[in-house]
Amino acid sequence: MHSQENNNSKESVNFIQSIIDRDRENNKYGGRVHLRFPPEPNGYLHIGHAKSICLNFGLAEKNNGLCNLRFDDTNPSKEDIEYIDSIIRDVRWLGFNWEDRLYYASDYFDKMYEDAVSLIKQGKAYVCDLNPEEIREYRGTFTKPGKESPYRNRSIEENLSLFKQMKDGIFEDGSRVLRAKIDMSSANLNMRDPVLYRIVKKSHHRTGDKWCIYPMYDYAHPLEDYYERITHSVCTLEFEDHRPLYDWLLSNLYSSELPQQIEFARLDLTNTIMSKRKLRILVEEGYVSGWDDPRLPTISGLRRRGYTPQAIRNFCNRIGVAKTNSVVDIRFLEHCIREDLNKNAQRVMAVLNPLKLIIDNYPDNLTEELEGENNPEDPSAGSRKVPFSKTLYIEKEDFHEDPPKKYFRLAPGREVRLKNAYIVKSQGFVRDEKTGEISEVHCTYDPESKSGGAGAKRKVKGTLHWVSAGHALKAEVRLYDYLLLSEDKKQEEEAKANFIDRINPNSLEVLTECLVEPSLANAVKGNKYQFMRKGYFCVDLESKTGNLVFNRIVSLRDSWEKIMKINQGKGK
RNA sequence: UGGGGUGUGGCCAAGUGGCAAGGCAAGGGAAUUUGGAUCCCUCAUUCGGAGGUUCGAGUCCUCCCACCCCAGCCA
Repeated sequence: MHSQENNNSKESVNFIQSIIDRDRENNKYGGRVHLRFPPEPNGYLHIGHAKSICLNFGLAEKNNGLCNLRFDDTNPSKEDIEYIDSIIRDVRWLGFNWEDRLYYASDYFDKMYEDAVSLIKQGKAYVCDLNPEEIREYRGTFTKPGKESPYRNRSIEENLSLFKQMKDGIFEDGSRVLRAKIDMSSANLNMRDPVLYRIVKKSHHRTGDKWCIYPMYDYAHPLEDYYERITHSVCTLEFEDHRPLYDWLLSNLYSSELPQQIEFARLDLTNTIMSKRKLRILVEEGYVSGWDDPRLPTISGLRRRGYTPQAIRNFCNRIGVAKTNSVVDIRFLEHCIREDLNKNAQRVMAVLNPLKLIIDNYPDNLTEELEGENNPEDPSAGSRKVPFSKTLYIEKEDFHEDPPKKYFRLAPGREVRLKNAYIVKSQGFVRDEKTGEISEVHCTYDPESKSGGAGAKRKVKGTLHWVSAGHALKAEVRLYDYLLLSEDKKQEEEAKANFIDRINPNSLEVLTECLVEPSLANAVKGNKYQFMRKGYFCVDLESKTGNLVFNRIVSLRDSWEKIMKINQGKGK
């Protein structure tokens, strides 16, 4: 399916694959490999989820196994159908296929209820009347063992009857819970008689008002896995402490082919926010325009920004899978999208900050249709015609009246090549009297230097992109930058707490006076281009013919910018 | 001074007793009609620390240190 990925040499096997290898050798699960991606539908997916999606579906594919998509919808007070739709869309967009295996935890509520009854009958679960505060007190602390609930030793019959009454809605929210009877003095707090079921009189997005008791994650998850015959239940590190409970429940209820939980480190990225809670704050308090704001690391944000599924998958497959808490440099993500788009994006010329360039010796009313290569990395992409005339626009930063050292662009008396066109020589410039800014540059062209022509061999230091004034299209360009400023190591603690203070005030710069070449007139939403010398851009979903809007996905690497920074550092 | 984890270059990450892969970032160079892409070179005498076992230790043992997670009727 994605066989051309991971082109970079012998990939090393991650520790989960090693476990699978070992299990297959031992014929555990009869050689079956079955995973699942189990999101709770209470928010939008982000690139951290993409790591998990790629891991689970990828492992299944690699091992000739299966991977289910399963909604862990055990808490109706936090979940919503809106999220289900977005999650399905995102996983599919990433390129994964669960075939007919789309499941919901809520589909298993009856079975789960029966399993709870079974535990009660074994004397391994009981109905507890303690209120939430009391349960917390009875639980003890890290260093002090808990106390047994006074309701711990009710008879099986009484428990059965009480649990049925819980189900039947006889009791109020929070008045009773079903608990596992394990060990109140366990060093692992999760084993101190954990709550299995709680009363929540809330209608569920799928089961409606059928239930007023809902299973807790710790109870539901191992059962969901078992019902679906999952072999390897991959989750994140914070559930490591829950594994003994996962195993306790399954071994008390079932006996063969029990799934095993394996934990790995979740993805964290520099210069952005990954926590669902914080993402929600950004969206709900209006720091960004929505869940699909191109600055967000949500899948929908990345999609709108112009990231491709291929690039995201490559990223996820290359960051590694381990148990070390780590923070991946966002520049690695950028590397992955550049790598993809360099190969696949059509080149086009767009001037973001236009400066008029007049070729004094070019015929007044002539328009030449010049040939432009669509993608030097892919000859099969062909070429297109680009109109050229006497009056052009170039990038403001491409002319300097007093050029710094190593500046290869246009300056008084200097020559540059106009991409796909002619070599021009600057002959002077006009300054706007009011603003003092340079308003137009005059030059002459060398007719012999036309690209592809016999006299084109002459070398000049720089090449500029340009558009023809009479043919160019106006466009809005949104320049996106990192959502968050880099962390100041010294104030790391503080920075983490106040992520709002780290929001990059320049994360979005809107340019409304941009000019793009006419071939973009009917650019389709979602299409990606390389604006030569500037970066990769994507047609935004708000774009219309006559009112083009582009998002900057990522800039090109820019070694001139680096030289400038170094110069500044040296005081030049 | 409870339990569970993790510590390999600026950031990820291989490594499972025999002389520290790879990628990103960084620096240098070649070439170049994108200061892009490409190509070449440089970048851990050392694996959290200290002891020990061994001919040999990132890998085994002991002790120590640092960081992360856990006291929701959230997942």
